[in-house]
Amino acid sequence: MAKRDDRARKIIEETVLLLKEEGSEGLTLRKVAGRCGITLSNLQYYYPGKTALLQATADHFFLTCEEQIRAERTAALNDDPASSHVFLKRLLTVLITCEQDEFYNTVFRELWALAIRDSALASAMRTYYRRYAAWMTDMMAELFPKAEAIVSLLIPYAEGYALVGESMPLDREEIVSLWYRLITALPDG
Amino acid sequence: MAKRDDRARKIIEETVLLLKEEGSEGLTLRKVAGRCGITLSNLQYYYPGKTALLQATADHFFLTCEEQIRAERTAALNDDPASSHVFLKRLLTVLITCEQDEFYNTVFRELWALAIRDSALASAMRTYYRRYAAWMTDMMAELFPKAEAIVSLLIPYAEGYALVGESMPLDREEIVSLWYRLITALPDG
DNA sequence: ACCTGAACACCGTTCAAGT
DNA sequence: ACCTGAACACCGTTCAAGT
Repeated sequence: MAKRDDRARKIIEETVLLLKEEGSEGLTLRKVAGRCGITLSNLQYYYPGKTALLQATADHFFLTCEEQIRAERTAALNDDPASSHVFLKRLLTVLITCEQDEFYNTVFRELWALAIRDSALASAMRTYYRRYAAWMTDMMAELFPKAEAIVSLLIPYAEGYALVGESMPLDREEIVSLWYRLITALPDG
Repeated sequence: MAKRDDRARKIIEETVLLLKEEGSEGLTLRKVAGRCGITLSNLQYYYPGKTALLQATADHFFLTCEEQIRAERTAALNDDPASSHVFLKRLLTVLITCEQDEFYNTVFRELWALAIRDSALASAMRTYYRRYAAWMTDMMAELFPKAEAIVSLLIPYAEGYALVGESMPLDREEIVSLWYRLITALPDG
């Protein structure tokens, strides 16, 4: 069963790479099979249909992202009592300028595109974002009041900014400092 | 040339209807041609490639949307000096609950999916959002200070909320009133 | 200028057949 | 349990040929 797992993992790995290189339009079962050195029908044995492959790919990708975000958090926060505000500014910059690896951004957009027509994949995406929001709420609650409000504002904004942000009248720096002022002033509202 | 225009318009019309009925995955040049009662090759004569057809479809769709938003604005605002705050709450509700026709929401998501791999279509989308943001900035500037900030916050948030909003800890009503308080308190920041 | 039909190289899925 | 090859019905694009 080690072989089974190895081959299944290799298929996911090549799917992510192909998604990065050619996008959702270029993602083809034959290409994935070819890169893995196996037959199209053999790939179909491990993932019976394109939907099954996409869902498994999204699952793997989401896990990787969550690990990376956790690492960033521990790197930013220290014993300094002022580090929570440093971290907030850092978090805003990361979310809004999408300076997280460009690779992840690309794959995420492709997954969104695929999820529109693949309701099982869309459901997996919803589950991920719910988990992501819950984790970020816990993290923010240790540092700021109204963590649920902050998360409910920031996560959708970050996703929307990736789509239409460059068409907005204010530039990135202005928006980051605007959000910083909004969030630190939140308890007054 | 009236015939040329009629046929070109009919093709766009059927493309939008097919996009609504079957989504981007079901959008096929053969199907569009069939619904128009013409040949695949004849459709290719009017729109030389799928990209050309999609861009023309997006152009037409954006114009229709802009007209609808203008109509909503004039309907909400009147001589009552308090109507600007009524309008703000109404605008937030429309943007965040996506109560704009569900049909438009579907088509927009399909166009986003298609734009990811079609850079010419993506460019048309950017142009539309820039025009949309400029128009909304003018509109808000008559009623509130910091119109550019409001627009730079609201438009990306609305787009992102359509994607991930249902996975957030706060529900729609809480988010709408949160945004209302944030925007009316903006001048203080 | 407008329209056609045939051919091209792809695609995801199915399935009987092998080990 | 794992893997194969052939066939299926699609897809967008091209192009020589008609009016």
